Amino acid sequence: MEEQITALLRDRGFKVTPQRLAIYQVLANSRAHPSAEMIFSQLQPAYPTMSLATVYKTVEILREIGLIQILNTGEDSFRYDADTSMHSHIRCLECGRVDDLYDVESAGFVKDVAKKTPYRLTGQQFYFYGICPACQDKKIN
Amino acid sequence: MEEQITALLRDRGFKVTPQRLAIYQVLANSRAHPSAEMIFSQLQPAYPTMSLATVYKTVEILREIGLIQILNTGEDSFRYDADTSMHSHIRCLECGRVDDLYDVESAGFVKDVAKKTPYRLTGQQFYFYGICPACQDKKIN
DNA sequence: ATATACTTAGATAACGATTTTCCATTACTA
DNA sequence: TAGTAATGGAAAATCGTTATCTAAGTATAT
Repeated sequence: MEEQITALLRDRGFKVTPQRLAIYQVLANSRAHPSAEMIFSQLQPAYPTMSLATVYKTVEILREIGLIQILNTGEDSFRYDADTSMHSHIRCLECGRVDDLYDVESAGFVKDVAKKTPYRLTGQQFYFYGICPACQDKKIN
Repeated sequence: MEEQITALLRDRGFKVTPQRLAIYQVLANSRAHPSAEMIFSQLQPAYPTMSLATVYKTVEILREIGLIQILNTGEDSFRYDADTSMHSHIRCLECGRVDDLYDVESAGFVKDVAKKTPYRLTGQQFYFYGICPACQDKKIN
């Protein structure tokens, strides 16, 4: 996996640096869809000199080479996802956590849109909103 | 129509002002999903003293009383839509215009998600991205 | 109509996420 | 290994949005 990102960066003319590898590792090992701030905090112990600007510059590069996707769930900040496969997301309006939605059937919906819109379709994002199980329990108590 | 918003504002304890009516009229008479800046510019001639702050305060009130919905298509700014019925949106990655997608079948998709997620669903937003017909033509030339 | 009480509009400053700038440092190439 | 172009980090800038403050407006009771 490490070799893949190394090769990808080099092929696209980007230099391979420890910071870039570290930021990608954080995303690749997380299901929490971290924001820039979260990535920054998580790397703080191991990379105390790294700045937020580096995080932002790096995620933009990672997106450009197709290793991650950028989510905009309507919060004040973006979130980053190393899983670039087509899948939907759901955000808890109570605690803000963002989860993946796998195994839901959207292909028919997308196909219908592609057929009916005069646009040339290049992508889509589906965001759901609700209350997560943990927050539902909290409310009862 | 004017009476409806007047009554709605008053019922909810908001005062009825010319600015609020004007901002709602702009949204009700547009299919372009204007941003705050666009609303502001459009009203500039008729309301030269109105400030952007008033636009933001007003759209928040309009959303609160259910007259408009707020869209986050992934641009740098929000867009506002006086059509609060459930429908998807598509944005041109070239020129930035945002169009409605009516008559597409999403009910099955939503139902499938509701069944499979442990969240209690409260809403969803579907955004499509692509190249609009006008920009497709531009590219050929 | 007029006074009163309360809300609002507008100007301005504040805010916070993101982006840019600049330069010392680093990664790659010959 | 030296040279060169790209990068990381610190700080400042940017920009959409929000909060603050006060004069002016709206609604209600006279």
